[in-house]
Amino acid sequence: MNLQLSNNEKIVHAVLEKSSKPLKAYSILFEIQKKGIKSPTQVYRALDRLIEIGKVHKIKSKNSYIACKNEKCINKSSTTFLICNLCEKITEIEEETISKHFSSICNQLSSKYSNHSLEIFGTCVSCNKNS
Amino acid sequence: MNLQLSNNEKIVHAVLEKSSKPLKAYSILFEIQKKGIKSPTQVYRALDRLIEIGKVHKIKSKNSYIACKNEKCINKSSTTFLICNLCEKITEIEEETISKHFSSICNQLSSKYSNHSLEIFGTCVSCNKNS
DNA sequence: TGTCGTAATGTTATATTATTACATTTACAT
DNA sequence: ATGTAAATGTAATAATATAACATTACGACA
Repeated sequence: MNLQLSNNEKIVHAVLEKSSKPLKAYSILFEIQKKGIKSPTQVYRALDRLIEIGKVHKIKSKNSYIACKNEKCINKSSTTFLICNLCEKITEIEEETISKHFSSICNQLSSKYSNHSLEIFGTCVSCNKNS
Repeated sequence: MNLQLSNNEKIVHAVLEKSSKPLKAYSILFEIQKKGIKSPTQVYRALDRLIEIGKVHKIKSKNSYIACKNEKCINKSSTTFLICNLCEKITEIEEETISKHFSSICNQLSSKYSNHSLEIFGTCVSCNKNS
């Protein structure tokens, strides 16, 4: 797979990397209008590609997007996130045992595991301290 | 919690119960326009309430909704689904050990588990047979 | 029986998220 | 310089969801 990023893809990825929170597509668009990107199509195109190559993940419960911190992320089609209810902080979890666990659940039901999307909600360390 | 359904809630719930596949909000709307429901607001209101009391779940990866088959469903805020990539069949999983597993993952990260949304994709028994 | 208050419903408009279709430009191999 | 594939640009619109406010239904109870 070609991992070279096009110009627009770099721009979108950079915005996501700088952000500590997941961003919505239209927030990204707003952010980068000064860079000449004018339409949602351009943003969604870049997002699609970035997701495809695993550099960005979508947080489905929020219709939002985050850059993957892990250079060697294996979570292309499968994603596992811990999401703080209070501060929105997202932690990506890469635990091989999780996929294995789900795979075995599938087996029990005579299904064949392919991939998953898991979003665990709770409160993070710092939010717990401050309350 | 009051579990009585209002008229509109009953209508929406009935449509979902009859369906073998998850339905989109606007498909539901289309279905029930003959019953006098005319606007998305009415559908979304009913869906919100039904979700709140656990009689309906949202499939986030599909922006779709299904009726919960289990009379005593415990999955109000947390949901776990097995989704067939081929036929779209949805199986709801109610495994207490799953929540416990996630709870322990949270503990390891000093977070406090609250609830989760898990969608496992794969191919179901019958689709496996037919291929 | 009236009337008060609340829950449910109805209505219109609009916000938000995402895609389609097609035109133009860029980059690069030959 | 020219063909061609990838990338980008542009306009329109589809699909999903919510906000704001008006009206109606209905039970409690004076």
